[in-house]
Amino acid sequence: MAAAADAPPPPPEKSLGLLCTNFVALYDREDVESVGLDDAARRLGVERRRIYDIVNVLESIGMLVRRAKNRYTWIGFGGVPAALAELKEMSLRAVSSVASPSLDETSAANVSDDEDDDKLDDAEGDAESEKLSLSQSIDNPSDKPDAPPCKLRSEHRKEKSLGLLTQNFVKLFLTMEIETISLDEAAKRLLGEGHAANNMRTKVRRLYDIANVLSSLNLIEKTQQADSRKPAFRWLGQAKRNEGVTVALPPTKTLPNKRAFGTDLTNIDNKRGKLDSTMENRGKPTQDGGNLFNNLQRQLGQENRSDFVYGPFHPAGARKQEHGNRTVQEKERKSIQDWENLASSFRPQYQNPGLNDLFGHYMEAWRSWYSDLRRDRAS
DNA sequence: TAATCCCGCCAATTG
DNA sequence: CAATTGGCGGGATTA
Repeated sequence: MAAAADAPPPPPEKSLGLLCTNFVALYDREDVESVGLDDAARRLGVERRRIYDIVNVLESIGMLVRRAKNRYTWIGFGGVPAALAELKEMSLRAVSSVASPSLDETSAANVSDDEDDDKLDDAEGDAESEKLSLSQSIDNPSDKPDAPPCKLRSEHRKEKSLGLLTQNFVKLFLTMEIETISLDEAAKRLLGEGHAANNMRTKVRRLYDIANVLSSLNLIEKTQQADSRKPAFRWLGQAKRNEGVTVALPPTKTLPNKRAFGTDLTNIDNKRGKLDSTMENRGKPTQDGGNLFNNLQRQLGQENRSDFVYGPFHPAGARKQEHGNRTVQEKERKSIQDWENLASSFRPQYQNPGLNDLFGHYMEAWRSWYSDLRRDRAS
C-alpha cells in the first residue's frame, strides 16, 4: 500500500479506439523509442490483454517493432508509408494464380483462413525468419512420416493473429476497386471460400477491433455504404491504387515544420463510457538524447524534402456526426510518390541477417538500459 | 432488435 | 516451470 499515489488516477479509457488514441498520444513523441507493455498498461490504466491488441495491429502497420519480451520499439507514423507500400506490392504480387497469366482481374488479395491455408506472408521487409527452430518437434508420435503441406503448429496460430488479419484487411483496401466496404463483406473476402458461418462471426468480431484501431489512427473512416444503410469503412490512408501516396495522418509529431503549439491532445469524445477526464499530457521538455530511429527517419525525410502532408484531422471520435466541423478542411491531396522511395530506403538496411540480429541485440541492450535509466518519475 | 465490442478465461509460446 | 502472448466468444452496451 505505498502511500504516495502520484500517478493521476489511471484514466479508464475503455474502448479500443480511444485506448489506441491515447496510446499514440502517449508514445508518439520525439523522445520516445521504447515501449514497455507493462508500462503502457499501467499508464493507460488497462489490463495487459488490451495492450496486446493495440500493439499487434500497430506493429502490422509498421508503427512498432517487437524487440524483445515486453519490449517494443516505437517507430511511429513514419513507418506506415513503408509498411503500406510493402503490403500493396505484396498483394499485387499475389495476383498470379496458378496459371493462365493472361487476363487477370487484379481484384482482391486472396487470402484464406480456416483450418489450413494461407501462405505465410511475413510483415514488412525487415529481418524475418520464424522457422529456424529445430526444437519444434513436438509433433508426430505417429503417422505423417512426411507431410510437405504440414504447417508448423506455430504457424497455425499466427494465421489467425490480429496482426495478420489487419494486414489482409488493409491489403483489401489497397487493391479494392471500390472505396468502401462493410465488415461483413471484408470478412467474407478474407475468409476465402470456406464459409464457416460461425467462423465468420468471429472474424467480424475481430474486424471490429481492427477497424476501431485503424479509425483512431485515421487510416479509415466509418461511413455509409453508398446506397444501402450498411455501415462501411472508407480508406483514408495513403498508398491507394497505383497513385502516389496521399497522406491524411493526424497532426502532432514529426518534423518541426511549425511548432503547432498546444493543439495536441487528440483524445476527446467519450462515446461509450460516460465522462472521462482523459489523460493529461504533461508538456515534457523534449530532453531527448539519442534516438536512432527517429533521427534516421528525419534524415531520410530531409533527403526527400517531402515532409508530411497533414490532412484534415478528425476528432478521433467522429463517429458519424460531425456538424460544426471547424477543423481545417484542406482536402488537399498531395501525392508524394517519394514515399515509395523512402520505403525502399528502409528495406535494405542490413543485408546480413546475422549482422542485423547482432545489431538488434545491441539495440535491445542499449534500449533497456536507457529506458531503465529514465524509468519515469516514481520512486 | 440488431450492430457493436468489452472483458477476461485459458490455451499456446517463450524464456 | 512460470511468464508472456494472444485466440476466442459470452454476454453487456448501444444505436
